[in-house]
Amino acid sequence: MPLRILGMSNGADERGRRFQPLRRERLYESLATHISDFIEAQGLTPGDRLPPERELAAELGVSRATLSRALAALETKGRIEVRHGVGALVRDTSLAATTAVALGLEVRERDEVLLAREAILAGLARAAASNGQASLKLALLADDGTPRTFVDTWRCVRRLASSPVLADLDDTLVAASVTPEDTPAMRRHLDELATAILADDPARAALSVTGMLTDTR
Amino acid sequence: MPLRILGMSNGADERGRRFQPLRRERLYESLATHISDFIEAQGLTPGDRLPPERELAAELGVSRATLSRALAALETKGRIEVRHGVGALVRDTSLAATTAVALGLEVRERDEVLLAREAILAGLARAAASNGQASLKLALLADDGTPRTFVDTWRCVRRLASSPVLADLDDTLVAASVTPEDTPAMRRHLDELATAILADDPARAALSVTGMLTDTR
DNA sequence: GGTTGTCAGGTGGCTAGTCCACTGGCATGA
DNA sequence: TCATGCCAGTGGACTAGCCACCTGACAACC
Repeated sequence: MPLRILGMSNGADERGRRFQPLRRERLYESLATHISDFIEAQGLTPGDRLPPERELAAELGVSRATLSRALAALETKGRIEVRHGVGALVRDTSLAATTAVALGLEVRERDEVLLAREAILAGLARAAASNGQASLKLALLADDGTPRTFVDTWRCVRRLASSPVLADLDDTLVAASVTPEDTPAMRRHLDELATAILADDPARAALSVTGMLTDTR
Repeated sequence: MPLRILGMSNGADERGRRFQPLRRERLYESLATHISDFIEAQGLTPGDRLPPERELAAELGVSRATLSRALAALETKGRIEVRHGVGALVRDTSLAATTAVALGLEVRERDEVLLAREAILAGLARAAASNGQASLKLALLADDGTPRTFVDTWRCVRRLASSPVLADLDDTLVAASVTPEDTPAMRRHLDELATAILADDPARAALSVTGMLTDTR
């Protein structure tokens, strides 16, 4: 291993270097970050259009080719969608949407996705039953006596569970499936779930999720 | 929440269109796929180098700029790593490695990741108990009477569950955590799991996972 | 009035050619 | 022998230009 630096007083690392190799970021990478920040800063929402390439390139002081690479990277990341003859459109940038695409979930069997989501929901239910504060759990009960819907219930449960990782995974799978219908069977499941969580019973909460998504079809 | 359901039974969709807009693939996207396939076909392993850009561009019949966009996309996907003055190097392409980075799991709390993984494993356990064929389940039993290790057991369970989605999610979380130690408590969990699966008891199998990862710490 | 066809202008897609910056190996010479 | 310096090969980035595509306005037609 040839040494490249001469005077080696004190700060050298195990390979005899005093300096880090100065990881150089390529222009298109910085650009991608910059544009992503721009989208954020401007509060652009899905569907909004970025300025035309020529204009954007001039404004950023780079060539169209470089900008194009940056846009390709952003498109690969799912941050934008570039349409020929139209422009670069901001996309839904939630972890859910992007990861679902990355995982190629859209080609998988529907039922399998539902099964996976059930597992995630069971985990959320368990966490909600064991972690949540009693006062927050009351949100599971509807105000006027009518039962909570599927979406409402799980929004509550997710808040109670306070587990970003599980929530993210759930988002991922949501993007690859559809919201279940509000059938009587579903309502029974949701009631059982709410009861179990209010009773601080994690095992029962998790169990109540079984078949919630897969039975109703 | 945009739904992206594929099969549209017979007629027009919600916007009155009978045909999808015919998603046109750009050259750089096809190129990226093509190169990725090339890596696969050639059996290139992490560290191997792709041909030089000029050479590759000529061989593929595209300009360097376009090839460059494709390489940028592949780099964004984590398939390759491009180094100035060196070339394009093949990277570790496992779903686990790439998705974990994409999810930014490394910054999350360890315990939370473990909790999430438990939920996934519970789902796998449940699927294994209800789906697997009896003959395959025998693999859960060690040949010489010694207990299966954590890794062995779950490899079996994953095969039994035959749920690529859950397996992928598990891989994702594995990459963000560590393999648990082989403690007595762990062995009890694994025994209970194997017993439940052999008894075709999904609920018990799922339950047996509770605390498998989180109790031992 | 409503429908249809046309077309211009704006947009991204892609190419070719050129020069710059970086890396690594090798010939050189102390 | 070995440190030095050079240089061929590599990717990075730019410029200039043409092509393909999409949209919307508007004319032409029922």
